[in-house]
Amino acid sequence: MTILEKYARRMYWSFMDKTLENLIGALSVITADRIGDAVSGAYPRGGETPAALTAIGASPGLTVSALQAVLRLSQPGAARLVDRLVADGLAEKRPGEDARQSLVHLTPKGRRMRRKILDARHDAISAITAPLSRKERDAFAALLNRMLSRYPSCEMDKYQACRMCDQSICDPCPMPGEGVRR
Amino acid sequence: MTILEKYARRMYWSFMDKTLENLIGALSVITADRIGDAVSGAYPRGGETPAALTAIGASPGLTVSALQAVLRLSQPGAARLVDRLVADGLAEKRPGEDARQSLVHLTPKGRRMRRKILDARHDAISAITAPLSRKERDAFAALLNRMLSRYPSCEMDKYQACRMCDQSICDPCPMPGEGVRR
DNA sequence: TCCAAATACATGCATGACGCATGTATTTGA
DNA sequence: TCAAATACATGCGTCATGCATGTATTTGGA
Repeated sequence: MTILEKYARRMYWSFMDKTLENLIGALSVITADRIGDAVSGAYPRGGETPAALTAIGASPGLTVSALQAVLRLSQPGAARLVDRLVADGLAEKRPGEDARQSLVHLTPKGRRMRRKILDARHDAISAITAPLSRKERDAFAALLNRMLSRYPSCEMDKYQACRMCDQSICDPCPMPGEGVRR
Repeated sequence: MTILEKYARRMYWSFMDKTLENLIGALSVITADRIGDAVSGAYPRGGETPAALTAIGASPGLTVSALQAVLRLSQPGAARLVDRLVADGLAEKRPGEDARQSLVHLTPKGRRMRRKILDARHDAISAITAPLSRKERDAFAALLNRMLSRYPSCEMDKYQACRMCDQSICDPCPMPGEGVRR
């Protein structure tokens, strides 16, 4: 192998290697499958409905419009999603100062369901991370922190990315944006 | 802080820290959103239809039953999914030796669409990994390799996890199971 | 002060991607 | 030889969603 070939090879691997992206894609498939299975066992509704429950719990009094943006739904999609939560006895709409708005809060039953969902999510993911040692966990978390802290995003991206998070855990949330989420 | 408290604190962080799981969950949300956006831009069908295209391309001649297992669908779900691909001109069914089977192959148009989908997926994920340095990429890939290589799984889990992968890239696929996928 | 535009939410209607129950054709095994 | 198993197809319903549109409230000029 000539020097030039070695150089070309190094450049190839520096700029063209797609392994990491492929692995992250596979991880994403695995986590989505496992979280989906676990969460639908806790609450038998699909789509963004479980994420709505966790997001509302993290930000009580969210308007339907805000929820729409966080969940990446259309406005009617968000309105009907809230209808489902209310029908299931998990959320309630309260009038806002602005009489056009509905402020969405969880009921006690909704808070219990949110906790079930978050625990199911955690258990599903920790089944995947189980093979890692303490040191590997730390290294992994550090890399993820760095990656997410530099994720090009506006404030809403942060809410969207964390819509399914247990926000009592991350300290602080690495996603860029203004300080603590509420 | 007493020695006992310090010990308790260390044990707490050793065994109870859920940060990594939370971060992986957030990453999973971000990647799912971005991949979904990018892929539906390339091929406007949802659910497992794009993954079917990539999986069939990686394993030409898959039966509908095999596809059903790979995609985690019901048997009618897989049958109708193949109908959609055929209707879109992306796949064709060929008779198997066993006259009950249909062997699914991609058409040339289907192969082009698969490439579009895989490229869109890669671009979506690399927008997330962009902040990492070469060294961080390597470290991240090594951790993912280790984690996935120890992921408790049967052979089918591997097919499921990699159903959306560009299988020309991973060398070798870290998922446990018998050697090279086909 | 009044009214048009903007905003927040609701609703009729349609669609796409599923699952369940069931049907048909083929193969297998005792 | 024939009942059971296997592979796939189809009728029917459901769930989550989007688009178009309607209604109620607020706001910002003229």
